[in-house]
Amino acid sequence: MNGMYPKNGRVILHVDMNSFYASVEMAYDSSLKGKPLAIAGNPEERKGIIVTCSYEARKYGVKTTMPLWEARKLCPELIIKRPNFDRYRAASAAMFDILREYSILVEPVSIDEGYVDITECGELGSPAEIAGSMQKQVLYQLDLPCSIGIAPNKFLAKMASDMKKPMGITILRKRDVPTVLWPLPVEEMHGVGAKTAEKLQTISIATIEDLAKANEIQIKKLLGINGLKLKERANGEDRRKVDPHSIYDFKSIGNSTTLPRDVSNQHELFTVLEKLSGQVEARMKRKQVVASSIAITIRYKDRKTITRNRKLINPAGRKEDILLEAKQLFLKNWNGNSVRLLGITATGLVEADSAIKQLDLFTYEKDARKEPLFDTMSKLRDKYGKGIIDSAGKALNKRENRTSPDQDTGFNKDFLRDRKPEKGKE
DNA sequence: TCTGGGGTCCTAGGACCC
DNA sequence: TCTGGGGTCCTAGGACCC
Repeated sequence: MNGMYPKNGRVILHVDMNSFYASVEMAYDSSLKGKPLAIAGNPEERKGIIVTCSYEARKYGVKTTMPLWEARKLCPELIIKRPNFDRYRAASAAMFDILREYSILVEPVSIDEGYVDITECGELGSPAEIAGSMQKQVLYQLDLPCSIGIAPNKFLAKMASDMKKPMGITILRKRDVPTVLWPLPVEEMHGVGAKTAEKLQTISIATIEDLAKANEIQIKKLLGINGLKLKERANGEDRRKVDPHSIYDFKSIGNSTTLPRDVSNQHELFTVLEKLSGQVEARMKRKQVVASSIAITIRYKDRKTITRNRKLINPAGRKEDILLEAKQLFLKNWNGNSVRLLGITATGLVEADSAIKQLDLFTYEKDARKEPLFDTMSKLRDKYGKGIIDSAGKALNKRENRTSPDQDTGFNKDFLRDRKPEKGKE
């Protein structure tokens, strides 16, 4: 295990885009630059919360997840834009493409952040030089600011990228941990949220140092196995590898929506489920997967939320099959009260082609004597839909072949054409 | 007339099997 | 005959993150 790494350890970068959605909007419309800008949903549809805001808006106290009316009160001149996710995905893909020019070991963790292992990139310069060059390239080519953390592992790199914003570069060595990390309140640690901080308080753990020195038995009793992991991290230890493959191992695809008003009419709710099924189907088709389980989420008027999940006998990929299952789950579990939010999630995802092959074998074996293969194929078509059967035929058997981390919406080439200077690479 | 939508991982209990 | 224990699968919920 240890021999996999060079003697002097790894060099990991964490690249974190600064107020990403707001910055992308500013890159598109430079008249927005320097102004308090917030990206938020439509309050008419009860979705009026701040998703991201510019640093200028933050100066007024505007924060993520804040209701719009509250943000407006704090900053009357706040400019508000609806999110444009296609645009953000395109910018994200372009950003990760830049990172991959430095190292193939790029692991996106979300639309606006990722890790890069540059241990083997010595010929490109020192870690600080590489980070500086990356940061400049993202700024010049995409007009987007980012902060970068440099450290011997993922956790420290993540903590480091948080320390200087916007446009910071921070080196966090293992030996810096006691002076730089330990004085911080424990809830600033990645992985420690409100609930965990509350629990830790009961055993008088307030800072990262307290956690680093905590009694193992006690911490395990309080937080389970996760507590031991957190203690390790607080000591600056983290052996997780940068895995460029992890984005292809997505586990679920779900769509949910908060209704513009609370609804208790069953027919109306079924209409919502139908729309959600279509959205989930479309995304599953693009990723060429089928689901072995379907789950629904119901949030009631009082915000009490339940999820109900059922494993299917045969994997489903078609809208009709997803919808049928969702409706059944809904009818079985809905208490009749007004509903605020509905969601459908496909889980237990398997590649469509492999699922079909398995079913094909099974069906053929079982029914071989009774019906010709042609009928078997018709049944499969009926079960999975022509589109999936056809695409299965020419399916990219290996997900490795896919180039873009998120092909949900495809690549917006206009973005690059507008942004990339003529004298870029290639 | 507060509190979106997309995820991941972990835990815990019950069913079931040996 | 009165009571063990391990392992796996399934489901629901919670914590956390961006």
